[in-house]
Amino acid sequence: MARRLSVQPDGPVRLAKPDSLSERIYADLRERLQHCDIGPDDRIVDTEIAVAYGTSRMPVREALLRLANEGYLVGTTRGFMVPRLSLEDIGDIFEVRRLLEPRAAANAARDLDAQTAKALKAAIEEARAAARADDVDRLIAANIRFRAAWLGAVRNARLANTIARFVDHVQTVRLGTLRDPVTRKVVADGLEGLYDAFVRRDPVAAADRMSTFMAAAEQAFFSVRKAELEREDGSPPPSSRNAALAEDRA
Amino acid sequence: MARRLSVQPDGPVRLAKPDSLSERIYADLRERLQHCDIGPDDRIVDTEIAVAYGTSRMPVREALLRLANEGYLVGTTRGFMVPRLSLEDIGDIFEVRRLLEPRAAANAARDLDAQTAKALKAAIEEARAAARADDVDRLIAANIRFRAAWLGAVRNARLANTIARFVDHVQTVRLGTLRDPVTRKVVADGLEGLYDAFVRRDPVAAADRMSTFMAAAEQAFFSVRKAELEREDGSPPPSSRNAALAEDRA
DNA sequence: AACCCGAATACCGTATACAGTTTGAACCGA
DNA sequence: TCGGTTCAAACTGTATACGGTATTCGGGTT
Repeated sequence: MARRLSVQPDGPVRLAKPDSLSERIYADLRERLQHCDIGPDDRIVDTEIAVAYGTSRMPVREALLRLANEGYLVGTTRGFMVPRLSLEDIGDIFEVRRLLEPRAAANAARDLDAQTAKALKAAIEEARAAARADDVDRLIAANIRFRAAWLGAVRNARLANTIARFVDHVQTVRLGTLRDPVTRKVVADGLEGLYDAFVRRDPVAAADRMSTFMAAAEQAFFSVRKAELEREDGSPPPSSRNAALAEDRA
Repeated sequence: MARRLSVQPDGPVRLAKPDSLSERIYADLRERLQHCDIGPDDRIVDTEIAVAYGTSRMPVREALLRLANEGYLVGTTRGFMVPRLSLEDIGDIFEVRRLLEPRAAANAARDLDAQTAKALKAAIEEARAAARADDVDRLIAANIRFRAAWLGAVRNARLANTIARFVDHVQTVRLGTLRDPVTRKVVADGLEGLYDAFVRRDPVAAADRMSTFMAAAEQAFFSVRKAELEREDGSPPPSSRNAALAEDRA
């Protein structure tokens, strides 16, 4: 129970004092990354951000290192950047998401409480309104809220956090996907189907719909990113960040 | 290919200069955590480690924060500790592992190259030797090598790293499990079965055997940890660190 | 005009310093 | 002997400082 409560508010791990400067800056930057307020073309340098927050480099540096460690940023020799995802990256991320999210959705459907149901309802209504208004930014925000809501019902915090992180990583591309009206329809339908399964507390349906939604999303992300890359035709960035993101274990 | 190469050596993300002090200290501490050289009873304080390495607090602090962020450590008000896993924690970790590892093993079996096969062979022979000699430490080391080897054949770096992290988290308990002769037999058999599937490059068998191995392992870990907790009878630590590890997303 | 080379610059990693806060313990009273 | 109070030590988080390195820009050469 204490666990559930602390899952609600926001960031991954509360490493130390929750109200420390590093924590606040981290949370702030992460939110901006989720909403694509910071894009792959912005150079991110600690000194710069430090003056913006009126602090020294250290807390900013800690926040940036943490974001880089979590895959939100990649470190270059000169500052940080939002990674430009290759098609392989997208495939990799979705391979993990396909494995995790259907099960997580089933768990959420099983354990859904009234409060979460309410949050889910608010999110889907916001999404509908945004769709009617053709407001992409608002649709993104509603999407984030919807996801946060159902992930909040997942009791397994490690599972939920892992999912959240990988979803965030493809967020950059999502902005592109939601510009396309067809994709927007796919997302809207997927959300409705999921919402239905959740409120009916039907784990099987939730898992199934998450699976199909997942497949559609991967397709959409993939083709949007492919078009983006082809528009840049040459091939300046596509492979560079691959090495930087490559990870390993002992 | 550049990707495969950089997957080989060791740590999660190369945030900056690969040979920086923070990196080295991080890698060093992580390895010691993997091998249970640092246990749940040790208090971990940056100043202390700093003098041991002959550096200032800063690089150590960065390494510790990173380990905490990855779940290897938990921050207390006074230094860091290795988390004492509750039974729920173990259940949570294995829920994720059950979802990811069978698929990853299948991929590894499909993509296995000669070099990895050799590493795998060396690891399993080491494990056999360790089992014959009843050398628990050596068996642990062989286990780690075996896992590192097959994970090295997983092309999807994000998948492989996620798995590696969660496996490491239950490492503390593994020391306890391998003390039990029955469990040792289970592990030995599981490893043999996996090895067989890998060298036959049979993805289906690899996935199946990983699934059954996973179930057996969870059972073993669970009962060992339960016995440990009951031996401590009262209930001083079991819930405390739960809150500290609780994570969330916005 | 293109290229190469060197100096200035920008940024990173680490060290040192300091203030705030928590912990543990000694000390005192019952 | 035990419980409460105060004080010192310990540890964290942030600031500032400094050396090293890589990048970039300007000047000189072919």
